[in-house]
This record gives sequence, C-alpha cells and structure tokens, in this order.
Amino acid sequence: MQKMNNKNKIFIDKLRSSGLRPTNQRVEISKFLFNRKKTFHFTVEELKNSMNLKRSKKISTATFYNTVHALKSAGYLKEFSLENNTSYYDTNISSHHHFFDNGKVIDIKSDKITFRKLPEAPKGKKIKNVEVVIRLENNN
Amino acid sequence: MQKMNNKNKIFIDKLRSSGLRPTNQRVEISKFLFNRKKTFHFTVEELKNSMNLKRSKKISTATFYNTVHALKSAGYLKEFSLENNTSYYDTNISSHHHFFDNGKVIDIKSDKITFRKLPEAPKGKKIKNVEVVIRLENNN
DNA sequence: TAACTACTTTATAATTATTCTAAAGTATGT
DNA sequence: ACATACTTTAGAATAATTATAAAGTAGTTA
Repeated sequence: MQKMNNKNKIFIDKLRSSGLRPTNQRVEISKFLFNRKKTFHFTVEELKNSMNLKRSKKISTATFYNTVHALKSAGYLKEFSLENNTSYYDTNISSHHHFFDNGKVIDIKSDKITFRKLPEAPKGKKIKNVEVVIRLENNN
Repeated sequence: MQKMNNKNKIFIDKLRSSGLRPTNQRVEISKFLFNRKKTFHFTVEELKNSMNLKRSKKISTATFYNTVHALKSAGYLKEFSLENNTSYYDTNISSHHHFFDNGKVIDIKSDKITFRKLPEAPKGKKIKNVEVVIRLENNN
C-alpha cells in the first residue's frame, strides 16, 4: 500500500478515475508531470533522465513508456512529432498551436490563431482537431 | 556512363542543376518519384520496397536514404512526421496542408485554408512557413 | 487479514528506422 | 585513358520504442 499524503491523493484519484491503478511509479510520474505551475514538453528519455537522476530507486524505461502511453490514452498528455523520429509529449492538453524553431517548441495559445476559411471533412469523417505549426527561421 | 534517353534527360539535368551527380540510382529514383501525374507521400522503406520489387539489381537501403535526403536538401521533396516515429516525404513541395486520418495522409490545397489572425514571430525570428494538420475521426 | 487474481513493473531481448563505416565502384575533368 | 573526388554498398552501429516473461503489487473476496 502507498504512503498516502495530501499531495498524492489528487494524483491517486486522477489515476483511479481513468481506470489506472495508482502504483507508486504512476503516482510519482504524475506528480512530476502535473504538480507544477506551467505546462511543458518532454520526450520519454528526458522524463526518465530527469526523474531517475534524483531517485535512489530507479523507475525502469519500460514503465516510463507504459505510463506515458497510459496518461496519453487517458487524455492527460498530448503527443506530437518533430522531424527527428522522437515522440514529444505536452502536458498542455488544451487545444493550442506551436512554433517550431530548430527543434525547439514554443506554445501558441489557441486564441492567437483564427481561421477565415477551413475545408470540410471528407464524407463520413469529422474534424477531431486543427493544429497549426509555424516554422521559424532566423532573421536576415 | 548512363544509357541516355529522352525520359532520363530531364532528371539528369534536374540532378546536375542541384550539384548532384546523375548516377543511375539517383536517376531511377527521381524517375520513380517525379515521372507521374500526381504527387504522393512515401516513407523511405515504402520507396525501397516498391522500387526494388521490380528490379533485378537492387538499390541499397543506404542509397535510398542518401538520395531522399539529397532530393530533400535540393528542395524536391518535403519532409513531415506523424506520431509513429517515421519520416514521410511528399513530392508535392508547394505549400499545402494535410488531413491526417488514422495514419493516412490527404493533401489540402493551400488556398483551402486562410487565416484571420496569426501571431508575430518572436524577436529575431521570422516565419518560414505555416502548416496546418486537420486530424479526422469517424462520424458518430 | 489471508489468499487470490489480474494488473504492473522490471530487466532484458527484440524490433524498427536510420546513420555510420570503409571498401569497391563510377562520373567528370584533363 | 587517368586521376580524383563523389557514390554506392553491405554490414555494423545507434536510437527510440516495443515485446517477453518472471517477480511484485493492488484490489477483491472469503
């Protein structure tokens, strides 16, 4: 059984409410990802390194992958890809857009971009979401 | 030296004009990619399989990667990524957008999407391009 | 609370996409 | 034809991710 404290309770509930057993590893990862002021982007490798660095009992690579996938399926993370064959995850799940600047990602709030014209979805389909990527380059 | 015929000449010139030696492999790949009515999307693996299937003398994997990169650098291909850690290449290099429907990609002509509002580029940066992805799901 | 069962974690192996290496081959200028 | 720099190639190496199957744990039941 978990050491239960107030900080953990909210994440335990969050996991339970999505049908995920609140194991120690999942609670720790949730705390690391969601117990902060600002949303952020990460790769699984980055997450693993920054969490395991300060832990005596390491969490395994497979568990990081499993948990990130589970959190994504539960709707707590958004996935996106750059042109380097790595998956990035975003703790900001609200609809928003991105600047891409040589591998660096910067959020653009949803209301900063609006459309004058958008195409219809093909027959039998509907639009799930619209995502804009603005690629940047240096001036001059 | 190449067997030169009219069909090849245009691709040999195209390669030469970008500083790429028109080797047999590059000409064959260019012909396969660009000698067709409609533009299309592919992964390097798909390209390799569909070309090598009908060839007695196979082109090596490394050459497919080298050539696709060279054609991309020369501006003849556009790269994009889905959420499966694979690079896709598009023979349609004109600015345009995409529907993504469960791993399937459908082009959207540039003029089908226009903006009412777009953010400024951060200081010192300028916008290289704006790319819209419309994710689809099944109705009901 | 003890026992049970299904779900999780883990180390490790396997897989996939891609890049690297260095030896053999080829295009191009002279 | 020769020389030289660029290419191709098979195969090894790397990186990100997934699969495997044994050991551990949460939640349920008696």
